[in-house]
Amino acid sequence: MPRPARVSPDRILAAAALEFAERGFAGARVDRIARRARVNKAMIYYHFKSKQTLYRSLLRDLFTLVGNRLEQIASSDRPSAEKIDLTIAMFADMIQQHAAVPAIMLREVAERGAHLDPGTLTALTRVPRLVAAIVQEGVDAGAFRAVNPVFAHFTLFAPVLFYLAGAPIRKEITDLHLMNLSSATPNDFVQHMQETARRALARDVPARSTR
Amino acid sequence: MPRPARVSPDRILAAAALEFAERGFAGARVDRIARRARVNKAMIYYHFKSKQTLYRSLLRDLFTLVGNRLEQIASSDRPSAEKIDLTIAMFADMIQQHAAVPAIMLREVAERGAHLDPGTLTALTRVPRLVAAIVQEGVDAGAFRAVNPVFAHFTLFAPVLFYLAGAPIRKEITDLHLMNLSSATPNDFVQHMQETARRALARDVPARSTR
DNA sequence: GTCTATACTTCGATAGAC
DNA sequence: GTCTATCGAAGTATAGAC
Repeated sequence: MPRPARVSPDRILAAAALEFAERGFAGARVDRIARRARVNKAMIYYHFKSKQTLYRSLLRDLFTLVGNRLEQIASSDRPSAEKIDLTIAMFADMIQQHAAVPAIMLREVAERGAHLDPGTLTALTRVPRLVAAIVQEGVDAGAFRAVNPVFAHFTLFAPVLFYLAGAPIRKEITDLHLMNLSSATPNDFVQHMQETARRALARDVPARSTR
Repeated sequence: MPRPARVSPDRILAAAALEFAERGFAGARVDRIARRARVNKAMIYYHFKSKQTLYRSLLRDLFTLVGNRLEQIASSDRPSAEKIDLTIAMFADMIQQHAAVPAIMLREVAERGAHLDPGTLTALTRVPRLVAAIVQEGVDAGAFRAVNPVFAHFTLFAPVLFYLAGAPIRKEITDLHLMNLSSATPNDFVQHMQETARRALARDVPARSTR
């Protein structure tokens, strides 16, 4: 097996992730991706058919990665509440490892999925499907209150995505002394979200003075 | 006062909101904005100096609008928990009225605030500042548990933004029969978020089996 | 204030040698 | 598999008449 064959495609994908995250699909420049990957621009068109094909390959790889890790958590035999904690932590960890993920996902939602083909959408859909399954399992077992599992998925993921993606803009606001938004660590926020999720999903009513 | 003078700039801003929301800053085409606003392209450069100036004017107007409505809520004499409910509902309503808002905000976060000048950032910062003030007030009054007010801001807003912005991509997933993500109404989600916020912020511990 | 015409630039993509 | 050179299409912005 000629092992080193994928060195070039892999470097291109890594460079593309950074470029697409920073500039979006329309703003990304194939020239820049080539420079960042230290390959010739023509090599990109040799390995991938077009800018769009490259983009789709990248997204499918990323979604598959998240889906695989989520599947491990979902199929484990831990209590539902713990699976939620693990899911939040996994997602935050994934973002630390692949810093390009949040920006790309934010952009793709804003783009209305314009660049996604059915194959990529299928890889993407595994994520809400698995999260919803974890939540539903907890509801069925009586551990969680009766929530819409899809709603729960958005409630858990969106803040993590948004908060971690927003670090640069928060830093700018902080540097301009408009407001101090940069004193907490990513891990602080993960813990906050785990606590929030626990309370939001818990079956028992929190306060009695609700009325 | 020559009142009708702003007809053209206003139409341009409205058209720009749609175009920037759909395509992002890099993907937006000044030609298309001109066509959508039914003005000549040169008029855009006459009223606004450049594509970037147009974009900034638009964002500043939008942020100011949200800030003003938020200020009304914050300065009212309602209980803190009710202010949170109103904030979530107001934000969702704002998005219904100005459908371009969520996509633009998602994109701008992903862009790391690349197109924002200090003036626009100042208008933007009013929003987290006011939300944090509402939360802090509730904490001080003993109505809320001791949460980081900035974290709370992200926990409340991000899901609404993300869910409403994600409607088109969810519809595509539903249409391809990959998963049914389109059965709920926006208002269902608002109520889910209000319930979630109430539980997440409530001072009393929900369950006793937390251990 | 409004329009036409166009200068200037950038970018995606390919041809073709090695 | 890798490189150089370049084509052709868009796109931002402006000049200048009305």
